[in-house]
Amino acid sequence: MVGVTTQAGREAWRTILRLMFDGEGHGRMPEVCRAIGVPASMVKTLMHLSPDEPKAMRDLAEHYGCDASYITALVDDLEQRGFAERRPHPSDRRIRTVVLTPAGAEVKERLTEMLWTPPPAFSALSATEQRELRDLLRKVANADTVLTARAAAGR
Amino acid sequence: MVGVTTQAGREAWRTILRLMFDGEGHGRMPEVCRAIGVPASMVKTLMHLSPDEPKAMRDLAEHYGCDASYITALVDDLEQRGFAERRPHPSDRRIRTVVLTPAGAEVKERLTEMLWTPPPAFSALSATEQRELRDLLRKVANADTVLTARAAAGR
DNA sequence: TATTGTTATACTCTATAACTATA
DNA sequence: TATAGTTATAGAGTATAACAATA
Repeated sequence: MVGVTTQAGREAWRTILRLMFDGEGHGRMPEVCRAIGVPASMVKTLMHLSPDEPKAMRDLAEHYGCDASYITALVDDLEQRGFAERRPHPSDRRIRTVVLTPAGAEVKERLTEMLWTPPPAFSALSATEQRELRDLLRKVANADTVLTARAAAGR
Repeated sequence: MVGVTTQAGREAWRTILRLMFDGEGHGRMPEVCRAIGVPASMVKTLMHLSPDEPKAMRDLAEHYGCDASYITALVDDLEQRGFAERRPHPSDRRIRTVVLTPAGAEVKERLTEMLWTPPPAFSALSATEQRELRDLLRKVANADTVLTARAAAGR
């Protein structure tokens, strides 16, 4: 870690929150839910699953900080809609993993497209500025990944 | 509006989402709720109220895109905790407005401090970079405010 | 007649507790 | 004995419908 967070850094973060909670980003999640016809919890779960990387149900519960029984209900719902499947773990028969079906992967594709489309206001920046913004944010996010992993390991 | 959203702009937005939902920002709201002892819905409402600018309940419902009856329940809860008060509207007696009490303002102060503190990863940027990031984000957020207002007016 | 807010009610989301199977 | 997941149940959170008061 090279320095400290300045007042400008605080304002930058606050502006991100403003974009997410007051601005156009605010209605994004409900809008996506209505378009796809699934609850927000399912959207978040779909975004963390993939067709070829099985995720243990326990890991999902840990990631969302919720009870395991809720993951059971969520995955039941995903299975009923044909978006995901439970698979046995190759070596530990207590563990059940979850993967997306082709239909689930397809709906995740649509979700991703909608969520990752920036608010129109991004076009107020020139192409150069958009690159600068990307680079600065990347630097923060990469540091965040390191710090989060370190915190998780030290726990 | 001066231009279009580039691929870099898309990546910038995606990185913001990553910070908010995968990174340190992810656990922020639950953490704040536990610290203050109030549900997330109340945190959001407190952040939109003030001691001296009365807000009509109808406006709260519109802002959150929820039913008016839910605002009634929320404000009931805020009043029972001594954080807010209903006040009559000066000219329209159908309308009830809401203001924060001193206790509510104090808890909002604590909430704000916690929410507006950036993730530690911001310190990976130099002071100059933090200023650059702030300026770029401001530009986006200001454009967003204009566009959101325009969209609301055109409705 | 249309709008603001409340009440009563029902539905959805999420957690707790008790249980089964495997390690 | 400890861990992964399920079931049954209870508690928040949020919406719908019917209603009272005011415009």
